[in-house]
Amino acid sequence: MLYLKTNEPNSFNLKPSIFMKSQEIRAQFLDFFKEKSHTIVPSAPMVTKDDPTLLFVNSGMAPFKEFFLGNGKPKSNRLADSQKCLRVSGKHNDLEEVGYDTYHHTLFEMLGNWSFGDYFKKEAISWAWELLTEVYKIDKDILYVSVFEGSDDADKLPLDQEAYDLWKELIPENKIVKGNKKDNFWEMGEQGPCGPCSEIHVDLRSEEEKAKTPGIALVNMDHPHVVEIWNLVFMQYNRKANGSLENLPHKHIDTGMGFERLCMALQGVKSNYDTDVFQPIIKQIEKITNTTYGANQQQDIAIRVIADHVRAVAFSIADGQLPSNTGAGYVIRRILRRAVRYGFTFLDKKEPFIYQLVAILSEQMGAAFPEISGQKKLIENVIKEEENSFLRTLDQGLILLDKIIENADAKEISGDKVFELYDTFGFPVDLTALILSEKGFTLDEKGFKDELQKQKNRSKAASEMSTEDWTLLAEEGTEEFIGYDTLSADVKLTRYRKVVSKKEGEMFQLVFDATPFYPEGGGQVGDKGFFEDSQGNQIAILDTKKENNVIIHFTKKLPKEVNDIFKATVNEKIRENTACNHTATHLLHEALREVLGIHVAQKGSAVNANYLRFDFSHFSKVTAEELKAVEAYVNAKIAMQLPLEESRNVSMEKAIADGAMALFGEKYGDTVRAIKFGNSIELCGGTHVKNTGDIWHFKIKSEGAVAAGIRRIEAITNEAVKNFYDDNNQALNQIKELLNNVKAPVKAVQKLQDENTALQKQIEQLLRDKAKNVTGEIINQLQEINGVQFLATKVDLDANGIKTLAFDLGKKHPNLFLVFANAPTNEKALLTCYISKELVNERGYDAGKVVRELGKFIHGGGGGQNFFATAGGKNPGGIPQALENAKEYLS
RNA sequence: GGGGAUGUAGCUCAGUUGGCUAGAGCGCUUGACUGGCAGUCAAGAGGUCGUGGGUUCGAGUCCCAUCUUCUCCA
Repeated sequence: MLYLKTNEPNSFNLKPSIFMKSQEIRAQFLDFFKEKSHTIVPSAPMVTKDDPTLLFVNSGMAPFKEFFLGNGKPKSNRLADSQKCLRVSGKHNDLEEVGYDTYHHTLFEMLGNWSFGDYFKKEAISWAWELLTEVYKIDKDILYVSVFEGSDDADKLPLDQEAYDLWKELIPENKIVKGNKKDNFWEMGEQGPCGPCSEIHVDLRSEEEKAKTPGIALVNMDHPHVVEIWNLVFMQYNRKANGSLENLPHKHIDTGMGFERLCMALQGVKSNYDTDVFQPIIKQIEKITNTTYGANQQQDIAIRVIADHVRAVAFSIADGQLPSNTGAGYVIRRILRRAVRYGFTFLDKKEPFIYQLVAILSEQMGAAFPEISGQKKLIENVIKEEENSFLRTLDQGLILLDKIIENADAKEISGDKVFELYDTFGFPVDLTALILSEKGFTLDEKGFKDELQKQKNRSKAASEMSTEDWTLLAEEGTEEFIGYDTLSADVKLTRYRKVVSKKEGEMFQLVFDATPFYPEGGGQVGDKGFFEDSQGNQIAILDTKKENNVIIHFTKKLPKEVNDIFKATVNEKIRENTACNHTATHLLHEALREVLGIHVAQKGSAVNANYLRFDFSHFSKVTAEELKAVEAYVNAKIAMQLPLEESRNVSMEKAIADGAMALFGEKYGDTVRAIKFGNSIELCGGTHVKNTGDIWHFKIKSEGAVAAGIRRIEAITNEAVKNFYDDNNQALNQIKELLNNVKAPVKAVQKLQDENTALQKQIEQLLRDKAKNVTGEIINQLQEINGVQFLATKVDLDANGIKTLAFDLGKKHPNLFLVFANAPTNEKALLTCYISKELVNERGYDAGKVVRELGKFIHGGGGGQNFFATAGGKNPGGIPQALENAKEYLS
């Protein structure tokens, strides 16, 4: 693996007078494009919500995908931003490699300027050049650019002459590289907008190195100091489903400049980690772990890993994505655990410490990203708890590994053992390898990889899904949501496709020109219902979801005539109950802030027809009194019969000024919908009741923790409350009835319980006494045959009693050979045989054999150990015979 | 979404192919020794074996369902 010394003195020709702080660099970028009439937008949340193909925003354009796909319009056709991105997989971004070099990251910022059908190559190129050379004052001599060379394949694309000619005006031709399709043609996916791109590279090497190899030879060669800093994408084609290209009616610009790399170039350092983006964090790591960055190669890697990962984890928690065991949350957990692991092994930190870096991060990034500074305490708590839990996992794993080593019969530990340790107990395999090698063992790497592959195949097979192409029926227009005003409408089908998954089987996804169906979002479930063709045939709509800003209806079949006009109708009952729960959620949010304090912020919510769930930040258990107060507050608001005041399409600024709460991690459009009930104002796309009176009543069912500093309340409203009280009431009435309608059922039950324990003790005592009596009788009946104390008799005890009796006798008398029989019912008979151990050992008696053979008389079978065995059967009439024959076994 | 593991005394855990009357350590209670404490010894209390079904003469153990917690993969 490539390793670079990162502390070399600055040795390349940047003007040293201009040391620019990263914050200034970011600000200048945005200011520059603001002057060029761009609207500056904040970074979208990193966690994606309505794109099933993507867990995290992984490039600057991801949040704008819907605009490029034509599913919506941006508020301005010129935008600029700094977008936080997260990459943990892909060819050049394997999580396991971050930290080993000086320029790959999980979280990074992408500076971008955007044109949606507005300016094109000329402006994009000249502005990029102007910003780099005149504002940032990068020496023109160390810059190189690339243009698309064209392709000979099926696409038959020409050289991007337009871009070449534009660059020729700005830079000598010997600094323009012609790049192939892999480097210089950008596609969003299998289908959709795409086009050639032009990259700007910067050569940061020393003069000696430059003298040895010309920079142009190193462009796109993965050299750590000849790096691409900016990619200008010219979207001019549309890739169709059949693979062919067509010209786009409107051409777009999509650019992305790696912020950390830019800082490296401008600050005259040779590693992203030496910029002021990372240095404060690294300093703090040095302080906490008592190490020095640059002194030891392995420790340097660990420090870079931690510095990088804490940013990724903190930002995603700030965006509402907590570490968890599935989906995006699991990615975050893995990142954090990797950091803990490096700290554990190479920096010798056996207790939580990464959370202590959040303060520095917040100080440094808080101005540009208020979601970090605003939630500092929460982020610290969550990280600390997660660190603790992983350290516990490591502790357990160490114990298990010790056991494996102890029981090892060879110097190589098998792959499946190591895999079990990893898969079931979460113990990292690299740590296993390290410990094994320290103790002189090796591990079967191939066996481990095979097991891992098997597991991957299993998962893949289970989640396999095939998606067919869309069948388009009408020109694509924006699908309108009309479900705020109506639950039923005449609609036309605009496109549909078939999806097949293992779990759901064959399903169809339908898109209409307009729809009253609410798509899952904002915690609220998607509507269910049906649509009906002109012949009156109905097809059920099972769910509604949003994907890249398109509302998709899920059905099991297609209509006979797809071009018909359909009547789409939402299930009213479900929608009403859901609306009650959604409005109640808003009131609950308000009540919590009122009762617990304004630190309470929504961290998640789920609203469906049956109940509502609300997660929020709060650092201690909500007491019973507080819950009561919250419930009372919400019910007071319901009693006040507050009307819904809805404002659609208000500007974000106005809504905030009116007191609406915006949530971290939520992506808002340019105009928003504000929902007001009394003092509760929230930005919300969900469906609500017309008046809080419709909710009828609100009842909290449970309160608990979901993570460090995050609590969860589950509650019900309306009919569910009635049912809840009805059920409780019925149960209570039944209890009362059973107790002959006592006035104080609780006391009565308490008394019953006390009596029950007392009675149980009495029974035990009686049984003991009875057994004692029986014991006495039995001792008298023992006959001595051949030195064996023998008895075969029927006793009036249950199976347990007989067992106790036999063992009691066994303790007091030697040389016993006992066969007991009893008949608990008319259809059941039981034989028990007890033989003292000394007899078993000396004479080879076998109680199991005795009961098996005697069992035949009672039409049954059994077994046990050689000194105690039981058999059961269906024929109590055979008991006397069985007892008579018992003697036979004494010989 | 798929797989693996886990649930037994207040806590940490044992419990073989179903079969000694469910155990150990720590903790708790009581008593003894010591001038008192620490300590040692002795006795004792404490268990719906996650829940609900099933198979069996017999289930902590096997089967099915379900829940909790942990963990890996997608």
